[in-house]
Amino acid sequence: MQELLSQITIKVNEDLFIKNPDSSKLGRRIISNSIELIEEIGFEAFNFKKLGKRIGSPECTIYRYFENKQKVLLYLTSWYWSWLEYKMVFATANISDSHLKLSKAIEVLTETVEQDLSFSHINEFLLNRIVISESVKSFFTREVDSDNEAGVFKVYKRIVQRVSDMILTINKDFEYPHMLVSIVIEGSHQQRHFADHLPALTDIIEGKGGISDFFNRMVFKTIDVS
Amino acid sequence: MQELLSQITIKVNEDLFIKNPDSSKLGRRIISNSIELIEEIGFEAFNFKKLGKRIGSPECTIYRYFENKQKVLLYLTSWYWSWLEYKMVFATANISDSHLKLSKAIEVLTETVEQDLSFSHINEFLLNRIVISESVKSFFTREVDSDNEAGVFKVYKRIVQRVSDMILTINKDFEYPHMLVSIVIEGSHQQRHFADHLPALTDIIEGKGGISDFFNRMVFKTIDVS
DNA sequence: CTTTATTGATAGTAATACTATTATTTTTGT
DNA sequence: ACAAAAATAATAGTATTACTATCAATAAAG
Repeated sequence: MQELLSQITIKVNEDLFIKNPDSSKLGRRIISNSIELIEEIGFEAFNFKKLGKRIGSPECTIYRYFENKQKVLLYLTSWYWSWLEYKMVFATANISDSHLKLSKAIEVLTETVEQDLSFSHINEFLLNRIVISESVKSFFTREVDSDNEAGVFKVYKRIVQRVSDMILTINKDFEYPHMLVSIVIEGSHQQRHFADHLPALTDIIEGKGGISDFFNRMVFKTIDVS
Repeated sequence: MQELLSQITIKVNEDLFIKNPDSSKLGRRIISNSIELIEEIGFEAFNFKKLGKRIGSPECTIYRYFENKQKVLLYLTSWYWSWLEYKMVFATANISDSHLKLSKAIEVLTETVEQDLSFSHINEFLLNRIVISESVKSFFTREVDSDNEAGVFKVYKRIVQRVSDMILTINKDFEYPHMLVSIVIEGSHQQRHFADHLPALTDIIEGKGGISDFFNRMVFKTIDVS
C-alpha cells in the first residue's frame, strides 16, 4: 500500500485554503507543524503567531495560506477523511462476504492509526489524535451550514454513505443506517477521549483494545442479523 | 411534579462560580440571560460584554459571579444534568419491570425538553438546545482533567452509572454498560444537531420522532435480550 | 537577467478577556 | 431610622488575540 499511496496526492477542498499548502515547501511546513503544535497545546491555544515562531516565519505569511485557524483544522480533518476513505475502500475491496466487509470497514473507522510513511509531511498518528479530540469542534460551530454548503464535509458524508450501503446490503429494511454509522465514527472518538480523561463514562481501558469489538457487536446486533 | 420541584433548588458545584448566581436577583438575571444569549448567538460569540449590555450591568459585575464564560457553560450544563437526573429518577421510580424502567430512562435522556415552569429563571427548553449544541465543548478542552477532579462532571457520571446499573440488572454479563449509555446520551445530541445541519449524517427528520425509538432498539439489541 | 511571485520585516488596528480603583447604591444589623 | 457592610456601577486601563497594510528582500520563471 505504501508504494501505491506514494504516487497519490490527497486533494483537499479548495475553499479551505487561500494558497494550496501542498504546493510549496513552506506550505508543507505549515501543515506538518500545525499538526504537531495542535497536538501539543490543543486547538484552543493554537494560533498563527505561535505557529509562525515555530517555523520561523511571521504570522502574516501563514495568513497567505489560510484565512484563519479554523480553516487549518478543517483542512487537516478533510485530509484525514480522504486518507481514511482510501484506506477503507482498499481494506474492503474484493471482499464478497458482506458481513466480513462491513466488519472490516468498522475496524478501519474505529481503530487508532499507526504512523504511515506514505505522506512524508503528515504524521497520521498525530493527526488521528487531533481528529479524536478536536474534530468535533468543526461541526459544532455557527459556520457549519456555510461550511457544509462549500462541500467541506463531502468526503465524511461519502464515507458514511459507503458504510450505510454495506449495512443495507445486509439488511435492506434497516431504517437508520446513516445514523448508526455516524454514531460509530463519532462514538469511537468520544470513547477514546473518555478513556483518557473521563474513564467513568466508558468501559475501555486506555491502550487496550475493545473499541472495535464493541462497535462491531453493536452494529450487527442493531441491524438485526441472527 | 411542578409543585414538588418548585420546593427544590438545584445545587451546583461550588467550584463553578465565585458568587452563587442563585443567591441574588442579578445572579439569576445573569443565568437567564446567558441562556438566551448563548442560544441566540452561540457560545463562541457569547461574551461578558454583550451579556452585560443585555442586562444593563458592566462586565466586571459578571466577573464577580463567574471566572469566565467557560464556567458559565459548565454551570448551565451542570444544572441541566442535575435537573435531568431528577426527572429521570422520578420517571423510573417504582417501575418494577426492568425493561420498562430502562426504556423509560432512555426516553428521558434522548427526548427533547419542553418548557418547565418549575424554575422561573431557567428556560429548560433553550437550555436543552444549548446542551445539544454546546455541551460537548466542555469536555473537549485542555481543562477537562482539572474540571473532572473538581467534580464538575459528577452528576453526569452518576446518571451514566444509574442507567448502567439498569442495564446490568437485565444482563449482568454485559461488558460495556457505561460506554453504551454515554454513546446514547452524546449520540442523541449529535444526531439532533445533524438533523438540523448535516442531514446526510442521520436518518431522522427534524421535528419528527425516531431518536428515542432508535436508541431504545440499539440498547436492547446490543445488550442481547431476546 | 529582468519581470513576477513569494516571503520577511515592521507596524498597526479592533476586539477580547480580564483587572483595578473609586463612587454609589442597596442590604443588614441594631 | 441609621450606621456599617456588602454589592453594584462607572470609568479606565492592560495584555493578548486575530487580523491587515506596506514595503523591502529574496527566489523563481520566462
